Amino acid sequence: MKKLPINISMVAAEAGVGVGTVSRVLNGSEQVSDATRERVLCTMARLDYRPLRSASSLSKGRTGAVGILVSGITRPSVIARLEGVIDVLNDAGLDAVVLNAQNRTQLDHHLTSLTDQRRVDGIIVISIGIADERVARIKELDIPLVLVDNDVPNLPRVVIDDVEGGKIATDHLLSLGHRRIGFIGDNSDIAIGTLSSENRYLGYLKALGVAGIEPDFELVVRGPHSSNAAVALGSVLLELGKDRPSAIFASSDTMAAGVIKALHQHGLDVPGECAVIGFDNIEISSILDLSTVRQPLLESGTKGASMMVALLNGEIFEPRRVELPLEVIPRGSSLGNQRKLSIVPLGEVRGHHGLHILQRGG
Amino acid sequence: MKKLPINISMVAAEAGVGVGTVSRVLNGSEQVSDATRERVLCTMARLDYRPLRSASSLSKGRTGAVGILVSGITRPSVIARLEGVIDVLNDAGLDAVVLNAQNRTQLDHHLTSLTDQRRVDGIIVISIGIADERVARIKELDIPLVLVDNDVPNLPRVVIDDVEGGKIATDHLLSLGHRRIGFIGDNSDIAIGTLSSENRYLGYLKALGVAGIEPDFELVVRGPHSSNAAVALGSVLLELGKDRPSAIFASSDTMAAGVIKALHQHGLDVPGECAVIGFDNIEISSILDLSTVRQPLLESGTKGASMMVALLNGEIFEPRRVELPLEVIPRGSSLGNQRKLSIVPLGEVRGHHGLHILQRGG
DNA sequence: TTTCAATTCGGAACCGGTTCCAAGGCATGC
DNA sequence: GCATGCCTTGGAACCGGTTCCGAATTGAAA
Repeated sequence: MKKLPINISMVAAEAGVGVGTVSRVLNGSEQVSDATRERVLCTMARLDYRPLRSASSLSKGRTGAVGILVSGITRPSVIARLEGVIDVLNDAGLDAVVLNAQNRTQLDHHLTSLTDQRRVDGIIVISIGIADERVARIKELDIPLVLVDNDVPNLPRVVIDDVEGGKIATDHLLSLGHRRIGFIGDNSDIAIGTLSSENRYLGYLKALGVAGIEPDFELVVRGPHSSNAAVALGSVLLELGKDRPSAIFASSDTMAAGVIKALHQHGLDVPGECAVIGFDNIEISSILDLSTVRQPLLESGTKGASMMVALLNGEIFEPRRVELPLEVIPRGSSLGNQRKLSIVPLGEVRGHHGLHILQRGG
Repeated sequence: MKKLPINISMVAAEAGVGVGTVSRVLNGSEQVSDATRERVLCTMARLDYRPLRSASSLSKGRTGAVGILVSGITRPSVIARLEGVIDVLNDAGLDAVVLNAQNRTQLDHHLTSLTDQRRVDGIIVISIGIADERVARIKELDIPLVLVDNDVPNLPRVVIDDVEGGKIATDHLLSLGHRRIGFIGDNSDIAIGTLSSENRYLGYLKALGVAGIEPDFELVVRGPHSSNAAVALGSVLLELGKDRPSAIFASSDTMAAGVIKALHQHGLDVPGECAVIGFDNIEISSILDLSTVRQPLLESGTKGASMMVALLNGEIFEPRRVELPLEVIPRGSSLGNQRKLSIVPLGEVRGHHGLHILQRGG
């Protein structure tokens, strides 16, 4: 006794109405009398009717899905953004189709697949640089496109001012009296990322310039975007001996974590012998007591997804640029350890997180 | 001059063949002559034809999408699993539709939405406990279901032995001579998670029992699953004065990170005055030099997704359970700092990560 | 030349909702 | 009593691929 799938015409027949009426009930149309609506809803429940999404998609000409393209999904900053995007899309009743590209080949493949199979109504690209011809192709096909963390003109996008971010990070170190400040960044060009790191570097140079400090290019190193790579990169700076920097600006917290490890490995005190500031304010930053530049990661996702929802509803007609604010979060890695010794009061945590401590009775 | 969307019959007409033939070409059918296939492919390219996924879905009765249900997507262990799932699904040409549930209400809503709109061909649930009636419902509807990190009998699932994991973690501390060992876990019941933490706790008790140590329930605390909460939880144990533990097992690396911070705040040496071991081996573990129990997170995702792909292809007919291996990774937080002072050779990193150091010339 | 099978192909029916148009029912106004 | 208009409803046409059946073509065997 295999149950046959119920379709709309069975419901219509069973409820003694036309298929059009059932469809109108499904879509919450106003032009159905309350009595009829009630009867149809009852019948649907009784038959355990479940409408088929793809049939609806075909008729409506919309898939109800949005493609989200990310690269290196495990990066904390990417995830925070992704979370924001997914939450907004889910709330809007849209499917969040996530594609993870490890390299440029895969990126191209995913983009082609998204555009050429018409699987999604729109595309959100997170922290990835896209080739111009790809953008042109998507525009030509009239597929709404939103960029998160990539400042490409003439496209709807959510960005931060990376140059300014790099400047205020460096300014923070300068304000603490540092004059030899190192920079550790990632190779934006090698990966398929954006120019974030490079722009933060520009901000670093700018801050130095304003302060009247000649940049020492011996203090600038770049490598892959990972904590482990940053350990080695940090060591390069630290092994300069008496010429080593008194402070280091890492272009992301992930790399800053590696720098801190390198400092520990060299037996150097943070920030006594070398201060550190990162960028992003991800979860580990507070654990590592790492000074950083906060950017609203979650919000970049929610804003980007909201723009997409608006675009799909035809609410926005011209490209719009949203810039989110930045803020230096000073912590122990630059200020010193007066904070390290302060203990978070238990009561406070209990209040914020609903902490409860269970002591198992024997 | 708005381009009308091209459909299959236009291609057929233009190529001088029937729609059936075009469809066969699209699906790589064998029963098309090479000459005809070539002609059709040319026509498709010339017209820039892009088949509509939803039309195909409707005809084939399959959506080509898999729903992935996660909770707390930002947790590093969840992401690693998610990455594995997404990669395998993408490779198989399936859409990965990600749903993030923050609480039980949202979880129920997402599950209902997935099953009752027939949006996906199968559902993968990551690190979430699901109510029995939900599982029954999904089974009744014949929707393939795979669990990752949740050991529910009679369902295809990828798991680890959490009890054993808790035991080997505790054994590691015991082998180093520790006798007063604290346990810090999370409230699995309050969140919508699985029983992982609780089972690791059982392993902890088991190890103590085998070692002939009476468990001291004063050394057992639980709270929300976050680093910040773990700081406060750790403080509870550390403020026991002379009764404080000489070692702490935290049921996840995220919480272990908080414990280490608490130790620093109390000015206690790790592992001299208190050793720490965590669980998962996420990225920050190596940065923090944190001893841990490695579980194959990425692999749990790839295995689970592979099972789903097999199920959708009708290759597996009976529930199957895959258990992944565990392994203690001893690091500085339990062994001591003989490792801390060893510096990772630069050459090694260069070899593994393609590190290159760029010194900008002026 | 005829027979038979294999290969290739055309096209109608179909998947299951959506939408538009026509029509029925009912109340109101003159 | 009839015209008018609004609300509600039924159902055909349609969205664009897929699949199955029948037919045409080809080649080999008889």
